[in-house]
Amino acid sequence: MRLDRSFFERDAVAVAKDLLGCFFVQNLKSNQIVGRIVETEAYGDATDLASHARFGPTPRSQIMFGPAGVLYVYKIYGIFSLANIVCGKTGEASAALIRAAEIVAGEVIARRNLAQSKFVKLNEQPATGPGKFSLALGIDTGHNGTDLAASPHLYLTRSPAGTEFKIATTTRIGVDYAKDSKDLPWRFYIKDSPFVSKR
DNA sequence: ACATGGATTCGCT
DNA sequence: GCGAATCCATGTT
Repeated sequence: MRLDRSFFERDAVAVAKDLLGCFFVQNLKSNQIVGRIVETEAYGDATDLASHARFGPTPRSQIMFGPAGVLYVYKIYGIFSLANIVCGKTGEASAALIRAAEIVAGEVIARRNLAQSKFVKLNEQPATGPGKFSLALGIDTGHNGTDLAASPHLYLTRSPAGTEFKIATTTRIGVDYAKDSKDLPWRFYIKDSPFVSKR
C-alpha cells in the first residue's frame, strides 16, 4: 500500500501524474490527518527555468539532487510552507509539488491547523492550494528532509485499485517569470474535483 | 553587505 | 485586477 522509493525514483512528470488519487498521511500521537491528492506539479533540473534547481545545487535546492522520496519543504513569501517530494535518481534534480488535496481524515485537526494562520480563510474546502495543503497536513520547514519512504509519521499510500478519474493537464501556476519553461504542461489535477486550486 | 523577488492567499477596487 | 503580508535564498556589488 505504502509508496516506496522506487515509486519516486522516476521522472517527476510521471510521479506527479501518478500521485493523483494517492493519500498523504501525517500520523500524530493519537490522531492522523489524511489528504487525497487531487492536484500536483512537476519541477525539473537546470533546464526548467521555473525550478529551484535552475541555479544548480545551492544550499536550498541541493535536496532536490538527493535521493527520491525525500520531502522538500520551503518557505514562500515568508508566509507559507510548500511541500514537494524529491523525484528521480540521486544526482538528478527534480521534485513533485503537492498543490491540493481532499481531507479524508483528521479534518478537525486540519481546520485547527489552518486557523493558526491569519492568511487563510476557513471555508468548506480547506486544502485547495499548496500553502493551505501544507498547513492543513501540519507540514512545515521543520519536516524538510523527511524520508517519506521510511518515516513512521509521514508517508503516502497508493491510490486504491478501481478508483476511476480523468486527469487534466495545464501549465503550472505562478511561474510566469520562467521564460520558455512557463509553458510546460506539468500541472495535473483530477478533472471535476471540487478540491483543486483553480480550473 | 545589499537588493530583489517569489511554486501564495485574501481582500478590496 | 491589484497590492499587502513577511522572510529568506539567491544574485550582485
